[in-house]
Amino acid sequence: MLDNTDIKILDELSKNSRITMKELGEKVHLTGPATSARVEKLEDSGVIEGYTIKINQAKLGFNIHAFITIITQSTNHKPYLSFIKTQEQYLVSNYKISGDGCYLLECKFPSNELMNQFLEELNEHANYKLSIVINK
Amino acid sequence: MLDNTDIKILDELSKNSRITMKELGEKVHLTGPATSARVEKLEDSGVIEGYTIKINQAKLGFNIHAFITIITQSTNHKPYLSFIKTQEQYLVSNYKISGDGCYLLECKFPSNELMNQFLEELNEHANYKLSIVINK
DNA sequence: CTGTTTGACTTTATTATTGAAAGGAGTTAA
DNA sequence: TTAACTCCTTTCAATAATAAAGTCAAACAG
Repeated sequence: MLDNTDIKILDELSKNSRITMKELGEKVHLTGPATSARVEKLEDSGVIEGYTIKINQAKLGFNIHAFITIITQSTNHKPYLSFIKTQEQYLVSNYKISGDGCYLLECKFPSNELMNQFLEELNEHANYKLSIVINK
Repeated sequence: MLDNTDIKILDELSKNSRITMKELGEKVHLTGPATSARVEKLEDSGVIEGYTIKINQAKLGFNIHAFITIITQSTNHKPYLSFIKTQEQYLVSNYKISGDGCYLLECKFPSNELMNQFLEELNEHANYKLSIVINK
């Protein structure tokens, strides 16, 4: 399905998705159009889901990076799920997990105050365990 | 520091980082060169850390998405840290955290067998708690 | 009040890239 | 052998990026 050239293309696009097809072609020993055709195939097959940027969230003021394990008491998760939908400004991701807890939230907060407020509102719907990221 | 136009630029680039500067300019009501200058400023200031792609890892065979909380018994973390450096093919991220555990690992595995093997080797250096992602 | 500087933008013109079309080489199957 | 297919290259027209010059308004010093 994917050969070494495709893997190399994915690798290079991961490092710099704004590279020109011509330049990417040079890295994988193909011409621009050939490279472009391969990239289009990777898009169509769904291997490449999209092109995006890495944003330094700390520079936008979101300095606190937290993982929150959610334990819902109730069997009805809807109140919890609709609550987190209202908190998209903080949420990076919400994962349903097996193991310890029901969900794992990855969040970024600009201050302890706003995190505290979030946690208080969260507590109306579920219990949680908080882990703060110190370093990556 | 950042005005609404910059925020809009970041938003559009997050959705599609391969958009042309001309097209991006139309979305924020600027010309191509003006947009390009703003993007360059965002790069220089470090707000934009890089351009990348979203890869569907499941299509590459990495179907198992796991979060692993690490609890090291020993105060010397070096053996653990050098072990995970050898496992980069599975590791998405390693976070040092406060709270429950010392580290949080985010990993992707192609099979239960390989995950099991990873966990057995991991267990030589640290205890862990495993959470498997069921849905995002 | 006037003149200067600065920053952010537009316009213009050159250069580079993209994308479409045509064609070649190698592989497979009837 | 021939036809169909895939994957690539070459060519060229359309488009975008980039550099340079010019415009405009705000801030500020004399």
